[in-house]
Amino acid sequence: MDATAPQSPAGLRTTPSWLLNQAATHAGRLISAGFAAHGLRGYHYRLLAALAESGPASQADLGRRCAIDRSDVVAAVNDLTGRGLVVRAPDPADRRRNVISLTEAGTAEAHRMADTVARVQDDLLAPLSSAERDQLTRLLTRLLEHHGGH
Amino acid sequence: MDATAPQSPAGLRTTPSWLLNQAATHAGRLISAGFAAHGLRGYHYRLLAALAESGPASQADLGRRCAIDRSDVVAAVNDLTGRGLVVRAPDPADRRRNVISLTEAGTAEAHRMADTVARVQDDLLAPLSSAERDQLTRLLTRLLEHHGGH
DNA sequence: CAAAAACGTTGGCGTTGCCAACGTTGGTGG
DNA sequence: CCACCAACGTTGGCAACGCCAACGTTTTTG
Repeated sequence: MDATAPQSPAGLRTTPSWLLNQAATHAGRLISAGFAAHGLRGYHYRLLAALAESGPASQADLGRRCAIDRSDVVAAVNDLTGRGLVVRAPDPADRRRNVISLTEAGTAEAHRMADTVARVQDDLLAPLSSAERDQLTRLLTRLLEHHGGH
Repeated sequence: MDATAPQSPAGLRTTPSWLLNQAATHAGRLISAGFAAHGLRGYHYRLLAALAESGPASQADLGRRCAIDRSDVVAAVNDLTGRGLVVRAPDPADRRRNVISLTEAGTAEAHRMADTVARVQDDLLAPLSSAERDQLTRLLTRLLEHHGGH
């Protein structure tokens, strides 16, 4: 036993924003570890997932949907094109835009990463029952919808 | 109406780790905005809160309790001493250690920041009933306790 | 047709979370 | 007692995210 074990201050331990921060940090560690096997990071997955779900899109559109700044989309798309997962082509209908499309390899990688993400969710939510997982999801969703739900 | 409004990909929108990340990011924005009025940041508050709650402690202890890396504690304590909120003194009982103590100004600032944090919680949890706030807190606490409970 | 807006791009900044290395000090086993 | 290992504070560095300002180009608005 270790009666002098360091404890988080109660003032933090019971603060929702602290709990959210810690839980998200932990989830981030799991996600990062999962993505490391793919040699990609969070930004890359968000973009691949958006493209897999809704088809080709402009960089600005992707940025809005994935909550990634325009400038960061540029870099992430550069990475993805470099890996042959995505193609960047000028939009003939609007020459300000680039149209980003998944390649076949990109589609496959998007699926593989989605599997990884699903496994991580199971890890993360292991201590919660199915009903509790739904509850957590609902509470967080309502929180986000309330705050400038986008 | 805006039928073409950009939507987060469903693959993200329904993923708990994504929801956690977004909620924590939002909470972080609110917290940062609140702390900006004090001219301090998250690390500083964690340390002040731990000191206010449990009294003087070594830097290593603070780091463990606040989940801050030793090297980051050094910098944050430097900032706090520079502002006269904290005092760093060698521990006569163990000359490896520094004992960090709150000054009077530090105690007062810790209280003020705690008030700020409390206000932010109300903002953050506005859409949830009291029972729902407890539920969210319990779910997150269980999640954290399960994963290397600390 | 002029002004405003959107787009992609470059370059930069700050916070948070890490890790490696070093010298110093304390504890432990031989 | 002494050699070894652990803990501490410190420096310096790195990666991921999130964000912002500015610029030139193109499109849309008034």
